[in-house]
Amino acid sequence: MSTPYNPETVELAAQKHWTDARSFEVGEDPDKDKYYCLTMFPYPSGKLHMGHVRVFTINDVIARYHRLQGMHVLQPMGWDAFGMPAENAAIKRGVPPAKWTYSNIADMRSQFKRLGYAYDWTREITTCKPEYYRWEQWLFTKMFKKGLVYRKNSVVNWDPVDQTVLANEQVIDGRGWRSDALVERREIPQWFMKITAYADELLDELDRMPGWPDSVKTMQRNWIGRSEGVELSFDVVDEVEPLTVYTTRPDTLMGVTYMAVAAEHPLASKSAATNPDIATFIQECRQTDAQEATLETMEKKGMALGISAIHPLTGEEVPLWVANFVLMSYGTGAVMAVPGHDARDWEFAKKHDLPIRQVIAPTDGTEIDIEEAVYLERGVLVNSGDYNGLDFDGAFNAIADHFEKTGRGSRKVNYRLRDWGVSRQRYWGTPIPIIYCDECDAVPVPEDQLPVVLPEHVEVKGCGSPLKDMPEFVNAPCPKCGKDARRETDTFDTFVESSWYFARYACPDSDDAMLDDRTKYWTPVDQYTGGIEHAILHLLYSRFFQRVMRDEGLTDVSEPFTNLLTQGMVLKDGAKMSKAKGNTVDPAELIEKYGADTVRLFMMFAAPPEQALEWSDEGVQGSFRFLKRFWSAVVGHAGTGPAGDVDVNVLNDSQKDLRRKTHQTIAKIGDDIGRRRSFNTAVAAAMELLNAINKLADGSEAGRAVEREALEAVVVMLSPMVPHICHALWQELGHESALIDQRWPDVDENALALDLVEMVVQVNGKLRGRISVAVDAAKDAIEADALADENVQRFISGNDVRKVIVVPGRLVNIVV
RNA sequence: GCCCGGGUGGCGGAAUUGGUAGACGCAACGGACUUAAAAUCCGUUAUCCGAAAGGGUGUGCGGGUUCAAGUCCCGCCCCGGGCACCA
Repeated sequence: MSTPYNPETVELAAQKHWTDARSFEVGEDPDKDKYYCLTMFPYPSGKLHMGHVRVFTINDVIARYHRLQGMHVLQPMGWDAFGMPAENAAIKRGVPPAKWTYSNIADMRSQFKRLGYAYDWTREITTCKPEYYRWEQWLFTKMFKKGLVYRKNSVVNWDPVDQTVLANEQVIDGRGWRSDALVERREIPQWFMKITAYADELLDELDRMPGWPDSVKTMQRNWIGRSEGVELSFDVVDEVEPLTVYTTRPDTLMGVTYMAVAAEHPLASKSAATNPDIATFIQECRQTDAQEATLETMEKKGMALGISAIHPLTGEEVPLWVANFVLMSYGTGAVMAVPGHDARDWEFAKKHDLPIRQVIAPTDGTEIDIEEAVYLERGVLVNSGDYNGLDFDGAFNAIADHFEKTGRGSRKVNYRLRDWGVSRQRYWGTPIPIIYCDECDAVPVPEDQLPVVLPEHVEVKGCGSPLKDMPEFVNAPCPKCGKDARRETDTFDTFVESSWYFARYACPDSDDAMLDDRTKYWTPVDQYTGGIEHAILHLLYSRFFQRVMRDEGLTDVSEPFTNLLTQGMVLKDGAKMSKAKGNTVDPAELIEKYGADTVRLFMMFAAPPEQALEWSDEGVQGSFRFLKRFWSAVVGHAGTGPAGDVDVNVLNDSQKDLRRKTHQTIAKIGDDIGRRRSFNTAVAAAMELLNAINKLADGSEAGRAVEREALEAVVVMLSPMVPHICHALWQELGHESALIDQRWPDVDENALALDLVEMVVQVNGKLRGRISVAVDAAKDAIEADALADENVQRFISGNDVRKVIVVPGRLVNIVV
């Protein structure tokens, strides 16, 4: 009587073995090939959700696969512990954010352990601990000295009722989430990091990153948005200061029929002083949140200011407007408008009855009607005086030269990428290490006074940071002159913590440097796995920080992540699982019912990793059923005693077939996991092989030997996905040493050899028959066989055979 | 609005470099076992016509390239992710 599959017993025993043997704790071993395999660390929300299970399982499969390939694998885990949810919980329940966070971490850690991930827990990082964040404070002060950080005004969402700054997420339909008040744009001084100083490097290196998906690289390229254009100035009637604008289409300059400035622009304020309608309009423009999507989709509004600018080429006067879609903080706060050749300008001109002038014509001479449709292509200049007949490049250069000669403008490379604003007006984050002194202005906290520790015992009320009300935190002597001064109470954007944690895992306990020599061994990360939603911000900030650390002499590595896998979301009923929708599935319940292996297997089998995964309770049961079949197949086989080695000379055809299938499957699963990251097809291949083993049911000595070889291969190959059951079955097969220390099986090329191959015969591309031919058959012989097929004959009779295409080993297409 | 993905049976998906559309699994149906149910095992299953052999249609929609298109090109529709303070 064989033992039935009991997931809990099997899983706890396997986990105990790994813990006792410290299987996943790794040191630096220069004789071995290292493989650093990392997932984006989680925010400790307190409860594990299916998205976590998916991403961590994907990464665990890759980590365990590389270990089977003989590599020295590091897979660490930690906590992105600062952030808004802790403050929200504090407001709601009165628990201090630190206490809430630490208790969540403890809960989640034990849930992760139950899933059997191969983590080196000795390297755990928690970003809200001073030992961690002191080093980003340190780096910030270094950047300050290099001029890589600076302070300037920038816009925030201001809730006028709660008197507080809101995150974009807290703005719902333009209103504050708690107060329901209309949100306003407000400018306040904030700290910025000069990511634009690295824009070219961040852009150029994308061309040399074959391990990243093209989609992510394209998104980052577009985000950086390098453009070559001309910055030029328009004089303004009765003003001393000219208006400076940037354009990537200087060839359309003769088509400028109006200009627009931001509501906050000094020229707009000047008009508002004498015109109450304009004052009202400007006030309205402020009544919107600070999101780009809002700006791009809202109704484009504007008003004429009654001021004119002078066209720099024609001397003609063009009217100046104030518009809600121009922002003061981007570029110069002013734009030139070419309604004939810019979609937004065209619509705006139509709406406000502004003139539209065609200055570009299609190269092929086609006539267009500029009043009917905007023309966006590059073409030939018309209605442009001396520049008529020039193409884009000719006009660009001629006009740029003209401005450079007259000193009225110059060629300029521009980026869509803006510097990174890191100030947050929140409590639960890393304190920005700055002291404000009336004499010395903003002074960075000296190295020997770091870290600036965030007080953990506080009461969070919901309007503004509690730090502001703590004199023991705020009051500090100026590090330069010693006079009474005040600490910065803003904290860092939590993206700062996640921009360097991957390097710190190499040396989490280093207390005299941000990174030490161990980083040289482990970095860069070989495989990074995380959500596609981080394709731009987190990944770009991390690439930036890696370079800042490099230039600080902390590492030689420029790119932090060699290979990137972006996984899709977990959906239920077609929508993202969320508490609000009430469509969540609790992993803990499923683990209790079926075990961790079943949950892991379903996650890997249900969809390819990059795609969204539709949750299915039935599918989970199917995975459980497969594991039961797998268990009884191996236990059943082992129960009939040991099997000998395969003797290839005594195998009959069906034994040879199973052996071929075994070695085909070893090759396929290795390729699926190692190269394609196609875990769903890897599982399917293992299922097919198990089906074939069960079908053979051959009790002879040779049959049992072939079955044993196949079963051992399946146990090893499925172990990255379902490590616990495989650990137990490996023992069941009589092995003394643990599965975790095994190697991936080798493919026996001889077993793959085949005498006959089936080919498909098409007539005019339609399937009409199948023929079986020798693998090394000549083309002529294949052709003759194909033409001889009875059904094929029916379709070609009475027609001339015009052409025959033979694709070796695949098909024959007869064209009649 | 802009940038990036996706759309294939009743469902999740497979088809790796333009070469047999639907692997593997779920569900459903039929059968075996059972007093019965569950579990397990065997079989059928894109769709339409046909007793069968076989044939027609079919990868979101409309066009195109090719001996051959789920795959490449052009134009649409719908769904998802990101848009700089959710992480």
